This record gives sequence, C-alpha cells and structure tokens, in this order.
Amino acid sequence: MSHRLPPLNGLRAFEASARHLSFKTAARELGVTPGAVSQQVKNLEGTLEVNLFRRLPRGLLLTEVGSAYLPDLSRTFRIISKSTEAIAPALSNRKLQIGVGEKLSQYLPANWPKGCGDLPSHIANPIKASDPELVRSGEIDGLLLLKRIHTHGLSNEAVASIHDQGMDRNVFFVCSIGLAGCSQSRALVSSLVHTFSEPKSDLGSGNRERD
Amino acid sequence: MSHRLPPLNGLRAFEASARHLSFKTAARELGVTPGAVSQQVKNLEGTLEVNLFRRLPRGLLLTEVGSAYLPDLSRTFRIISKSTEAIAPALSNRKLQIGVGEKLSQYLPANWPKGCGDLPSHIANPIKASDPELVRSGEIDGLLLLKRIHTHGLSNEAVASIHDQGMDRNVFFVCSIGLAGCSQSRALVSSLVHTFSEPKSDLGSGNRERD
DNA sequence: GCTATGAATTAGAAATTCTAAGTCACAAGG
DNA sequence: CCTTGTGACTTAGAATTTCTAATTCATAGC
Repeated sequence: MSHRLPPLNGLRAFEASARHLSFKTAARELGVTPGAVSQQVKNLEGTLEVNLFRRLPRGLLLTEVGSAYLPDLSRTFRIISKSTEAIAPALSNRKLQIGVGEKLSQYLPANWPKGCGDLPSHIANPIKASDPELVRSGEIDGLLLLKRIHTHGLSNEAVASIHDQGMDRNVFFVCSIGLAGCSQSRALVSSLVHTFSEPKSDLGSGNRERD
Repeated sequence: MSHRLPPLNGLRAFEASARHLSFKTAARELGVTPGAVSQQVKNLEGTLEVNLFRRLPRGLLLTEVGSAYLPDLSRTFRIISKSTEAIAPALSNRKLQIGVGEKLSQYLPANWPKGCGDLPSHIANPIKASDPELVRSGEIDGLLLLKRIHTHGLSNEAVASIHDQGMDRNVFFVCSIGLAGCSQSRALVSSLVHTFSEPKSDLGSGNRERD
C-alpha cells in the first residue's frame, strides 16, 4: 500500500502560511524569501487543483477548503515533530546554548534562566552575543535579540515583546530552522512570553525581512 | 510556533522502505531508482544522527529506533493522504480509466469491473492497453499487466498473482505516483486480490526494475 | 495623491535529487 | 569451492527542483 501524497514541502509552506496568514511571516519562520513560499503554495494548489488561500493586497485569508485542510496538516507536523524528538538523540536531552543581545540582557532577570521555572533544564547559561554567524557555525544554538537582523537561512521570529523607554519592542529568537519548535525552544519561548508579556504582532518596523 | 521537522522526502523514503523492508521495492513504489532511496534514507539518518535500518546483504532490518519511528510516520502519511483526498476534487469522485494487458484480460471476469462488488463505482470500463506512455500522457490513469515493464517515473507494483499455465504470475499495477494509494486504487487492488489470490512476493523474475 | 506593504511573477542561480554505472558482501547451487 | 545472482552502497554528473533578487501590482493608511 503506497500513499497518495501531494508535494510535502508545499504542505509545509502552506501550513506555516496558514498559521501566520502571511507568506512573508511564514517565510521568516522557514528561513526563505516570501517569493519561495508563494511559489510552493501555488504549486501545491496547482497539484490539488484547489485554492487554499484568498490573496488580499496585504495578507491572506484561508478559503473554506484551506480551513478544512489545515488542522490535519498541523496535527501531522506535530506528530512528526514529537516522534522525531523521541527517537533522535541529536537534540533531546541537551541544553541549548543561547546568545543574548547586550540590550536585551538588561531586561532579563538576574541569573536568567535560573528562577524561570524549569527553563534551566532546557537552556544553559547564556553568553552575550548578537552575531548570527555563531548560530550558523554551531557555536551557539540560538540568539535572543531586541531587533530584527538579517539571518539568511535561519529561523527568525518575534516571540515576545517588552516595554522599553515608552515603546513596545519585540524580542526576536534566531535559530537554525531545525531547532525552531523543538521542546527546548518551545520552553524558551513560552517562558519569555511569561516573563515579559504576550507577543505582539510584528508590525511597524520597516526592516527588510531578509539579508 | 514552528515545527522541528527532518527532511520530509527522506521520511517518505524511509516509510516506504520500512514497509517493504527493501530499498529496491520501495524505489518501485516511489518511481525512482534504489540508489535514490538509499541516499534519501541515509541523509535522513545523518540529520537524525541515528540508524534506522540494519543493512543486510540482501535486504533491510529495522533497528529498534526505526521500529519506534515507523508507526507514527505511517499514521502521518495516512492522515495527509486521507485529508488531501477529502479536499481535492482532482481525484475524488472520479472513476479511474484503466488499461488492461491483452493476456491479463483473459483472466478477468467478463464485463469486469462489473460484478466485483462496488468496484464499478471506482473503475470505469477498461480498455485494452499496455503502453505506459498512455499513463504518462494522462490518457488513462493506470495499467494492469501480467509482466513488469519499464516505467520510469511511474509507480509499478506487484499487487496480486494469478495461476497461469502451471506457474504463478504477478499482476502489476502501473500508475502515476500521485495515484498510487488513492481510494480508487486501493479498491482496485483489494478487489484484484480478492478475485485472484493473495499477492505473492515479487521474486524470481530477473527483470530490471527500471527502464 | 503619496507612501508603504505584501503578494505575484520572472529569469537565472543555487541546491537538491536522481540516474547510471560500477563495487561489494553474501547466499544459493552446482 | 567456485560461479551466479541479488540487493545495498558509492560516485560523478545530469536533471530537476527550489530559491533568490528584482520588479510589478493592487490597495491601505496617511
């Protein structure tokens, strides 16, 4: 028995786009350009002969079909993700080494991640760093920064926001794409959200989204 | 929330290989060469840093890790498959147009698929054909033949066997890879098995597996 | 109107994946 | 113990897919 399967990478692009309702934001998560995501989704729609999104001038809306399709796909990727973590030693049982930007470190509790619930079991003591090259080289697993930087080929998402001299600023988590969403990253993100506040949508900064 | 995902196409290659316990047979299902499957799986093992198979001189054995990994993946692909069929009109609610080889047609019941349960709701009246080019061109959806032919880029699997002048011969189902495993194909295969006998393993014929 | 945003669309570059051909280790049979 | 056949492995290069970069377009917000 074989399986009838549409292009798997297209599914992944669709799933991310549907979660964000934006190709641009999905592209950040996936570490590619928005054009690439747009193409993948379009190709998927082509092979399924069905429209998954309604394209608006500024964003996306799921069609009825897309809405029906999304939950199973999300579930699917969750299963794969968990199952992979369960069998792959490459990641499980390892504390992530995180670099924290100079500015952000002033806002983190002293001795972070100590004192943040069970975060210390996921995250090692951080170093001060802001160069994505360290992530690429494997020297560190991820970066936490107060501004979006150019991170070609890395996942780069706004995960929380802090109040800094009268305005809200996003906290960005940069890591390899494979690392985004692993249990340690999830713990990190939810702890940050708890420490600071709810994540804000990433509007406003006119930054380019790629380097 | 993003997902930690290994290479999806590698997962697909692994899943098929594990089901067949053979790269060669998996390759047939996937419509590629065994070398390609071998590479995909090896790449997957590399990124997971784990061995999924024990390689024997003649075939494969799942490692403990591989066995633990397989069920979730199979489930995953089943979910995707069903979910896709549910939303894609390209395939659902359409009778497959099948070509049947000259020789095999002598063994099919008269008026097949009539009289074979609900098969007529999945399969249209067949034509006589044996040229995979018709499948490639989309003129027909699949072929049923009594011998393995070269079908570059198409799925080509032994799905049943019949007794013909003193020896068992396999029935091969050739179709586009996307079509293998859709509900109509499943109905076709299980009906054939029922009409004839249990499928035999595809040993013995010294045929090359690719064209 | 003017500016900014995000999606669509290209051509061409980059990366991945596949094939083809040959190697190897072993099993089976004489 | 030699010969034959099988299936996995390896590799270079080909083929295909995927991505980028640049541009275009429609529209929202000012």
